[in-house]
Amino acid sequence: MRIGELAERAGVSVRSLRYYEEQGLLTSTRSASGQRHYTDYEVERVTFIQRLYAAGLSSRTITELLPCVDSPSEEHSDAALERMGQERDRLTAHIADLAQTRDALDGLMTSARAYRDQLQAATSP
Amino acid sequence: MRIGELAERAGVSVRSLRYYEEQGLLTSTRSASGQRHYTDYEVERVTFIQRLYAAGLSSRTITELLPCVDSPSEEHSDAALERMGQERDRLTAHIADLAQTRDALDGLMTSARAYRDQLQAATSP
DNA sequence: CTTGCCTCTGACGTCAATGTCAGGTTTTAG
DNA sequence: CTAAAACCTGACATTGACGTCAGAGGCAAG
Repeated sequence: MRIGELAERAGVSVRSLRYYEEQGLLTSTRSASGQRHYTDYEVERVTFIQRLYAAGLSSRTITELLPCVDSPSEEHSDAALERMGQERDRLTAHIADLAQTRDALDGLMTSARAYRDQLQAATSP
Repeated sequence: MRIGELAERAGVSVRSLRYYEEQGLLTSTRSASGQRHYTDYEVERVTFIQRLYAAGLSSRTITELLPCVDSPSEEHSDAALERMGQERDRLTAHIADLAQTRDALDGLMTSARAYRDQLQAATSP
């Protein structure tokens, strides 16, 4: 498939796909005229890249980790493994932090709602 | 306290505090010479602002929600309540997404580690 | 008084992922 | 064949939360 179709199927912009290639996150075969061509496999790959981006990883970090994703059965450096561990731990901490923030929001909403309902009960008897 | 102390106690840069004020997230009393002064209360406030930033809220959104934080006992617009609900839901979804990503990383690490150990067992009998 | 540190305003720099535009080539549909 | 749509490269623009620097003033200690 060409770049437009991949973009639509993966739900990203064409521009982003070219950027990913520029960053070494994505490769493409080129037709004689120079157009990029992709296989179905790339759809998953792009969505996984997006997932890592959403998790706060940088292009550089993703570049370091993607080889492990491509061929999890080959030998990879312990450094890469350690890096994945670091990111996993960072994610865990971040998730806990977000959950705490969400709970804080919940608390605020609950008290605000209670106050509003109390007001309403007092003014419309 | 002055801005430097607040920055240190809240763990942010002086620059950030001035930026928060510029965005309407933080207020300060000014001495005759124009220096900003803060109370202990501002420490909590700044850390909470940081928390919201970390949760992906923008300055604009935080500006809309902070009045509810300041005085949860007063009446606030239903719009603000709805906004908080939206952000809460967005956070919930984001947390789930991150957890999924973390699990994916875990899976990759596990298989990579297993492969490595298998290799090692084969080469050092 | 002066030395050193803190603060002020204002403005420009940064970074990363993308948007956007220009000018040209390729592919597809009719 | 021709027009529309998709693609190419290359470059500049954008956004948000800051960093950083310049030039000037404030404030406690020796």
